[in-house]
Amino acid sequence: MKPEIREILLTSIEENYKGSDLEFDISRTKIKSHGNWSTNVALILAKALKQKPLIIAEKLVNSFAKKEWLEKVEIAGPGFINFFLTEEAQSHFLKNFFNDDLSFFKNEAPKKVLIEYVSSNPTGPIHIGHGRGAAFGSALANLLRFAGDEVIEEYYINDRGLQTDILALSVFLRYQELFKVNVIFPEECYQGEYIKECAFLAKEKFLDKFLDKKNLKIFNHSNPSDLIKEIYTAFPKFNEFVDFCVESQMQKIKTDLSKFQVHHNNWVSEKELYKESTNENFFEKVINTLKNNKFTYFQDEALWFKSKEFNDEKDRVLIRNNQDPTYFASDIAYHKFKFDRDFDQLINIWGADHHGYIPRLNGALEALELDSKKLKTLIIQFVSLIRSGKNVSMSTRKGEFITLNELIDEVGVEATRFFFLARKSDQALEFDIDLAKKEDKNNPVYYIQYAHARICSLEKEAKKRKFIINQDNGLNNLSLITKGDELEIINDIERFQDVLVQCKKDLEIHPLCFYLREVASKFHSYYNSNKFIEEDMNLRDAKFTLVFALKKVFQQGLEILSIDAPEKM
RNA sequence: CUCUCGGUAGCUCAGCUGGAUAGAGCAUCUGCCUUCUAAGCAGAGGGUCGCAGGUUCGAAUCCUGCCCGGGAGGCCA
Repeated sequence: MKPEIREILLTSIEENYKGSDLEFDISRTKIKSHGNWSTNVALILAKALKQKPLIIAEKLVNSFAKKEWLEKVEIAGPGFINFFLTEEAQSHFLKNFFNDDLSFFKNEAPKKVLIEYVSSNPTGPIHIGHGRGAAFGSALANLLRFAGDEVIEEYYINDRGLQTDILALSVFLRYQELFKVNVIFPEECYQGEYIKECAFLAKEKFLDKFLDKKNLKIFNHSNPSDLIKEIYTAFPKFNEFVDFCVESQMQKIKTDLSKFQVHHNNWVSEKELYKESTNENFFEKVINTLKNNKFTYFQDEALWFKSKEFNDEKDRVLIRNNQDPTYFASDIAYHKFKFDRDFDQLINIWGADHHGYIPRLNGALEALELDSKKLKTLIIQFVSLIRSGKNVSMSTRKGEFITLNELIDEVGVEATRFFFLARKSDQALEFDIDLAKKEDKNNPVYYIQYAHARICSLEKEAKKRKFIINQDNGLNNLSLITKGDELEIINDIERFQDVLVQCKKDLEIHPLCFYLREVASKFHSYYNSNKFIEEDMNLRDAKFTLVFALKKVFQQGLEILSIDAPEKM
C-alpha cells in the first residue's frame, strides 16, 4: 500500500510545488481515528516553503487523484494527511499472502553473508552468555536465509596459545592423578569436573603414554607456562595430547549447540592459520603485509601495530617479546581470511567484554586495505540469572558458572531461546528462570505456541465434522468478515512484512518476538469472542482463511526463531 | 580517569533515523468455563519518560552539561 500512497503524494507535490527530492514518512497509524496510513509530508514541506503546513496539506489533498481503494483522506493535527482505505483494499493483500511466500522480503538481490558467532574457547563447556550469542546468531542466520541470502555460520576455534596449553595442562595433571600420582593443581588451571572427565577419556585413549614414569620434577613449578614447557620437553609428542583435549571439548560444545538448535556450517581453526603452505604461512603473510604497509614497529623486543593511527587509544602488541603472537594478531589474520572469501557482508557477534576490540580490529583491516565497512560487529550484553527473585551468582574462576546445557535441561530449549531473543541484544538481560519455566500465559513462548496450536485444533475439529475448508472461496468471501476485529487482524498480518524488513535492516530479532506476542494476543481475543465452525459455508471459509493466514505468520515467525510450532499442546 | 551501554508504570522491558492522547507483559483489583483447548478472554487503577538547559511548528527520541547504575580498558582470551 505504501508505494501507492507515495505515488499519489509525489504526483500531487509535482503538480503544486515542482518536485523536489525531499524525504518524508508514510507510516501506519497507531489510532483508528487517524485512518490506516499517515504522512507528515506537509510538515516537512512547510519548513522548506516557509508556509503553514495546514495550507500545504489542503492544497496537496485537493489535487489527489481518485483511487478506488481510497475511502477518504483527512487532514489532522498540525498538518498530517491521513488515508482511510476501503475494506476491500485492506483485505486484498491476504490473497497474495497465501501465494507468494513473502516475496516482498526476498526482492533485493541475494547477498553472500558470513556470520561468525559463539566461537567460545574450547577450554570448557559453553555457558549461558555464549548461549545468548548462539541463539541470536542462529536466528539472524535464519532471518537472512529467509530473505534469500546465502549465509555461512562460522565458528572460530582458538585452538592454540596459552589458554589451550592451560587446558591441556589441567587435563594432564588430572590424568596423572588417575595413575595415583600426587600433583599440585595450580589455581590458574581449569577447576571444573569436566577436566577430570576429559582426563579419564585421555587415559582410555593414550593409556600410560603420557604418564610421568621418569618421575620428573615437573610439578614443582609454580608458574604454569614453565610447567608446560617442561612437559613439552619430557613428552615430544605432547601436541597429540593437546589436540585430543581441544577436540574433546569441541565435541561437547558442538553437542550442546546442536541441542540448542544452533548449527554452524563452518569451523575455522586458529592453528591452521599458522600452517606452512608453499613457503610462508598465512598468519606470517598477513603480518608481513602490515609490516610492508608500515603500520608496525619494534619496541621492547615486541612487534607493535600502530592502531593509534586508526583512532584506537593506544598501539597494540602483535608479537610478544617471547615471540608468541597475541590473540589480536591471530584475529587480524582470521579476518583477512574472511575477506579473502568474497562475502558481501560479514557479521561478527561478540560478547560485550570484547567491545573494546572493535576499533583496533577495524584499524587493522584498513591497514590491510580492506573495506572495514563490510564488517559489522554486533555486541551481545551479559546475561544474569534470576531465581526466586534473587540473582544467581556465577563465578567462572571457582567453576560455579551455569552452563547452557544445565539451563536448557531445566527450562527447555524453546523458552531459553525465546527469552534470549526477546531482549534487544545489546542490552543486559535478566533471565528469570521461574518465569521461563511457567507453562501458562505468563510465559510468552507458550502463549504464542498455544495460539498456533489452537488454530490447528480448530482445523482438526472442522475436519471431524466433515467440513472441508475452501481457501479460495474464503478469500472471495472476505467481505463477510471485514467489519470489525478482523480488519485489525488483517492489518497485523500485513505488518509481518514490516517487522521482518525492519529486523533485517537493523540486524535485530527482538522486534519479531514482540510482534508474535502481540499477534498471538489479538488471536486469543478473537478466538474467545467468535465461533469458527459456522453453518454458513462462505462465512466459515472466510473465517478459516483469516485464521490460516495467522497460522502461517506463527509458523514462519517461530521458524526464524528456531522454536517449535506444535499442533497440539 | 578514559571509553561504552543504560536510567520510561510497583517489577521486567518495547518505543529512540523527531510526530498526533508514551505502549506491552508481569504484579494488584473486578468479572467470564454445560460451548470448536480457561495453557484463554474482558475490564480497572497505575507515568515529573533520571535532572537542567538548548535546537523547532513539535522532543521519551537530536545536542550540551550534570546526577545515578552496569560493562570495558593487559605483551589474558
